[in-house]
Amino acid sequence: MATEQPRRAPLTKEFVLRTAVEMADEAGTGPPSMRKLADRLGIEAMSLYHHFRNKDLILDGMVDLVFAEIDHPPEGLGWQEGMRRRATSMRAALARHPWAIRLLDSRTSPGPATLRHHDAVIGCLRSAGFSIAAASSALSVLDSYVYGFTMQELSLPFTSSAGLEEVAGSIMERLPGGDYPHLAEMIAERALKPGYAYTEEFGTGLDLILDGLEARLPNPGVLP
Amino acid sequence: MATEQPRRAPLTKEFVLRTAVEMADEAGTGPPSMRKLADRLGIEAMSLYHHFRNKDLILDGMVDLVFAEIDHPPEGLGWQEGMRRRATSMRAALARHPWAIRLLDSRTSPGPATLRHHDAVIGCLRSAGFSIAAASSALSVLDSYVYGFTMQELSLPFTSSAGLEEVAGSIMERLPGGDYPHLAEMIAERALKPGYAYTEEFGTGLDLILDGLEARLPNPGVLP
DNA sequence: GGTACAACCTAACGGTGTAAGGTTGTCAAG
DNA sequence: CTTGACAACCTTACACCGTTAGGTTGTACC
Repeated sequence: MATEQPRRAPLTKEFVLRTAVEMADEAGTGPPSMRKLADRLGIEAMSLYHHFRNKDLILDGMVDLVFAEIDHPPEGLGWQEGMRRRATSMRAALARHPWAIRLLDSRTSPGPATLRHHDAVIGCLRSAGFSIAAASSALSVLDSYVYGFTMQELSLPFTSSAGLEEVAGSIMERLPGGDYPHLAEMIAERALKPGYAYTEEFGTGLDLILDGLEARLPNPGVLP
Repeated sequence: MATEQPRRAPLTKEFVLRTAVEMADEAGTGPPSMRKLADRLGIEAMSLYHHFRNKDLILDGMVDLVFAEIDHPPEGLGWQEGMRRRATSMRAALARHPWAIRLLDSRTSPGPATLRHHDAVIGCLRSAGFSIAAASSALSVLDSYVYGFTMQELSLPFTSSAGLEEVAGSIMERLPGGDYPHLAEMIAERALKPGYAYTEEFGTGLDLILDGLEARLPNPGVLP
């Protein structure tokens, strides 16, 4: 009766979450369902509830894994370079896991990696001379920009610049007569030009914001 | 056999979409299911497919209704004030319909109101003297900011400043020992101060971006 | 009077998250 | 060596979801 197969090592939350992230990355369709995730893990769907009270906690964990991928730049680079690297790394992490940005606005309890990241950002600003109020504003505008940019980038319906022409073309067709002339001009003269990549706009806007913040420091250019 | 009840006027797409938006606003849970929407309209779920090929088209329409709420400021205000009003109105529209921001990154075919809004924004920038490339960058950074800010604003787990204390308090508890000192300081010294409202940060960041764009104009301060 | 069509309905399928409760293997205390 | 607690996993079932396939019905035009 007792088939003595060596019991497989029990699952860990960590492993479940990594598998879920892996599956979300593969299928472009976002986080896996409980059944599909369980399948991949070799267990039944309901067994997942032994490790996580509900699916929201799995999603929370997945988001925190993405935040854990954000690099922490070395100290002593100056606050502008520090913030630039963090923002760039964050955009890259969100772009590697396109499903994550959709989850961000429904998560309410941040994980340790998320808290750590925010703490580091605030610390960087504070030690550059920003007051609490100023650091709070700076944090808001920087995070907003990174989130919003990534959102737009990922909602573009193409990846290659080959697919771009097709999509933009079909939009252009739908623009009736002379409506939306400025939009049409921008698509024709900019988006359809060979070599245009929206992602490259990221640095432009980021620099604009960083410069603006610098100008609002009590003593711009004084601290490292 | 033939019960001669006066046949109710047939539904229009317009009315279906307005009802869907209404229901999404009431229930905080996002767009209604096909069955619930049909229920409210007094028809069966499948009858909706006579008017819309699938649910995505309903979601597209709902998003476009939100964009239609964005005010078009009068001409001649100067490009900064024009952009400020559009951005402010857009944030307000997205905040009135918290479910909309979640839909934005999954829609790929923009409706007429959406196209009209983008066209107007580009037109405003172009006539202020921005080149196509500069207008494209400006559009990117402004939209990113508005989207990102709204996303953060709406993901805050409280609405009243009364609920804020509770939530922030429970977060503070979870911050173990001396981890996240900067984050703790900011919550204590800023978010928990009476009268703090995150929404008010919107103008600060917006002005920063608008000033930065002004400085990148060929002849800053020359055009109206 | 026939037929074409818009508007709506019925039944069903495969998918979802999860409540409720059962089984099994391991391990420490009596 | 037995007993019982417990972690890890399973079975069944429910209510919900979007959507396919194929009706039915009332009206309007030739």
